[in-house]
Amino acid sequence: MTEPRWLDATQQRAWRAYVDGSAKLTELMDRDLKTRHGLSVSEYEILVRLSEAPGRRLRMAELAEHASQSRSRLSHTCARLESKGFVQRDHCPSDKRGVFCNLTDEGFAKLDRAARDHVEVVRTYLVDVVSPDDLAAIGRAFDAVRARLDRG
Amino acid sequence: MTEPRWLDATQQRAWRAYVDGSAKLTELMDRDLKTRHGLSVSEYEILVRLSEAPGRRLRMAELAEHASQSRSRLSHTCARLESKGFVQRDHCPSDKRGVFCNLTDEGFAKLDRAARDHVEVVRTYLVDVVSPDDLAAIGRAFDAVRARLDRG
DNA sequence: CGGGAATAGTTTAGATTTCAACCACGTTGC
DNA sequence: GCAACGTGGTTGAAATCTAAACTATTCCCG
Repeated sequence: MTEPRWLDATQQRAWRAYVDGSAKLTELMDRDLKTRHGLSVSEYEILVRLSEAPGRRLRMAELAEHASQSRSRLSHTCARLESKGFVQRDHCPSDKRGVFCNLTDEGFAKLDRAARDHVEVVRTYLVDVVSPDDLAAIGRAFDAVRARLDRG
Repeated sequence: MTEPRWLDATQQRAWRAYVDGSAKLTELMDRDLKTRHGLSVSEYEILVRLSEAPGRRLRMAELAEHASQSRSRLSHTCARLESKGFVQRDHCPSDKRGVFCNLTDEGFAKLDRAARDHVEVVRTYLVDVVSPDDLAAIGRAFDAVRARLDRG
């Protein structure tokens, strides 16, 4: 086995800062959304994606892709969101296997309230503490990561 | 209630790219570590932090902080890692409430093997697809996030 | 010293997530 | 047509994670 190409000290520090900082940031946002609105980050994410979709509806597979969740997980989570009245699923007429997930008015209202608080957290702990250039760099970087992931 | 300070289009794009890209990146790393080495990312993280600690041992509370996990979760995960022989817990003589978590030789060997593959993934999907400047920006940015989180 | 508050860690129960199996429908090719 | 395979989505059981309660010890302060 050949020696792996370890990261150099600079790369290592950056990687670690990211791993650590992003984990703690996500944890904070999760707790904040949960205590103030009773939503987990992944539930919130589902509502966001639906709210942006045309007609506020999306096929389950697309929603899974947009929300970065497995289909199985999405099924379970949507079942919960549905029982709370925030989404509503129905069959796709053109493909009888398919299911549309619709954001209800109640779900949209819930999202609207949650988003107002959430954006404040995103600002306070990320946007406002990072220079515009560095934020732009993050955007570029993770766009590149996504593009790379979309290939093999 | 006053109108929230929404993100502008540029900030929004950067934030979204990060949320999406980092979620998918973590998921990939988790699956990779799991299939190739039977370790989740959070188990891996625990082994990493222990390996870097003096004497390859850390108090549970410190380990929880370093690995960005709740104490409860750490207890459960360490129990599992202990049953697999990768760590070994014992009591702290100076503080009888305390517990040291030790990395075993077997755990170190496991980590060593996993890290060789893991670094390759980190390179392939992040370090190698991002410019050095952008990587440095990520480091700066998340250092700032950590610093902000450490205050209230 | 003694009692209350804080800290370290574990445990239990309940919620969520993963994994594999599964059903239903659609697509392809013969 | 129809058999084999692929896709869309759900389900149930097992693994993991969270939240709250609990034990044990230490700290603080009168």
